[in-house]
Amino acid sequence: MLLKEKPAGFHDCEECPIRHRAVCARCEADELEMLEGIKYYRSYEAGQRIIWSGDRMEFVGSVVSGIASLTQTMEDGRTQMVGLLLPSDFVGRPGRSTAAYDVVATTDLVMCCFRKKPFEQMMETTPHIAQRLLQMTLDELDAAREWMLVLGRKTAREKIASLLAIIGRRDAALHMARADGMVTFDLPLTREAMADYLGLTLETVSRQISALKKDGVIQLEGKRHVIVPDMDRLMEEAGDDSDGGLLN
Amino acid sequence: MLLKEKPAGFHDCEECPIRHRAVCARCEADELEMLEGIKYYRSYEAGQRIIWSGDRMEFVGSVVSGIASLTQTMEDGRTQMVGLLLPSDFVGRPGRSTAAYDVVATTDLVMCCFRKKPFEQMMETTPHIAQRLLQMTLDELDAAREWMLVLGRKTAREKIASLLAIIGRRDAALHMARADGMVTFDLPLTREAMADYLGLTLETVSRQISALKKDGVIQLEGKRHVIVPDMDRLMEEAGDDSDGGLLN
DNA sequence: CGCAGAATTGATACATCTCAAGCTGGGTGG
DNA sequence: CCACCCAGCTTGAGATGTATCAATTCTGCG
Repeated sequence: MLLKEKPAGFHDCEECPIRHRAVCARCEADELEMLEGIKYYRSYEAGQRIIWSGDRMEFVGSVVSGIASLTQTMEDGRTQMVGLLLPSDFVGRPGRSTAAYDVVATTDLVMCCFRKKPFEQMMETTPHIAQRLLQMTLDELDAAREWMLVLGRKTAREKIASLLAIIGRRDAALHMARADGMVTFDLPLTREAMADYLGLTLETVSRQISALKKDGVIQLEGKRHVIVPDMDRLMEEAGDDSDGGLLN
Repeated sequence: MLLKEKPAGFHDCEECPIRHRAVCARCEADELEMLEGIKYYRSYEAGQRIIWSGDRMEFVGSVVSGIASLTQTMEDGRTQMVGLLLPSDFVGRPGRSTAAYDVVATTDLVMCCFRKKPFEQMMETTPHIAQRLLQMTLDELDAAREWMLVLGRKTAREKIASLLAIIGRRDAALHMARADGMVTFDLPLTREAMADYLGLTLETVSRQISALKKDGVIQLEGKRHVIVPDMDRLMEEAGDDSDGGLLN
């Protein structure tokens, strides 16, 4: 593809912000060195398509910063988001030559890409990589199954609450919840993207957000900034038991 | 090897019907021998619960014969099937101590169980097992994501057609399609189980099956035996492009 | 200022759910 | 051997949640 200037800042794996959570998390210094030999960084702008379903994949890689979405599209244009890729999430499938989904940058985004062939060879010889990838894939499988319950059985209101709860929980873990128990975050998705994730229309998403706001479950500052006064209340609205639902 | 009494029929991995597709597919003779040391067989009757969500898991294993389902349940009783386990499919998650889903035998079923601790140790030392498990997990992840599209965006009619297409395709691959291109199979699921899989009510399932029958897309012999005169027609009804949709 | 994309809100249509009443086929006990 | 029974299934009628179509309003930005 086009050649781009390399983003200044990270080339050294040791200082990488996702060093301890990405596919390379378990690697030793010497293994990292080998990875450095086959990696390169690439930047994408919000809205830009990273991979087209059916395309030949020449790389696999990790999201370093920003958010991307994994979507499937039917012939008539109906689309379903099947995954949300956050920093440290892995993109691509070793052993498969063509992409199964569209990958789109939702925000500006930086990827750490590995050339596919050498990466696959390293997987054979470096158990640490395969082990970590297995772990990550199992986590994604759990998340996908959790989402199947959301898509198949929850009401529109519960779907919205579930999405907000997931984003909120992640942000709470990151920023540390505030003393008063309030959780605060920016929605990284447009209403339309939320609709595609939840299997709804954007109008229904908008209505349900308004309803949750009217009922005091959430507060809004602008269109995108969400304040959750009571996380437990939100979880209740999501239909999850208060113990956390997802994993354990 | 210790000697143990074993169910008649299979004890020898070499003759196992799922030998080349299960988690042990890539193992060499010596690796199989180690597996034989930590494995045991267990039978379940149709309807029997194999694992309860939240239970401590003392084993992982493979479905040898029969069909099981993976389901999630909300507090108020709504349930969503999140996976259908066919022969050779793997049950359980190495590295996690408690089960995340209910596992129920849909038909009479035989499992090849591995004691969890020793199996996890073998995974560390035997790359062939971890590699195969990664491959299988990636396949399951793809299947789960395919199903997210079904749950989120397809109509009831398309959902039914999708389910029949999946079962039909699998059976066609197994029995070899008949010369005239007809595909024939028994539904391994009740209407209610189908509803739980598709995120519908059993009444809607029943109605849509009747509709597909009236429109000549399928024929029924009794309640469970399905005849598909034209697989391409069924795939069209499912909303998949004719090229196969799922994987490649 | 004014435009364009994003979001909200309203009115109506429609797919699916819900509740309810029968049907069917295979097994059981009298 | 028949009558009954029961789980699984089908069908109907009406209620309801979400989609659809359409009109504004908001927000940021050239």
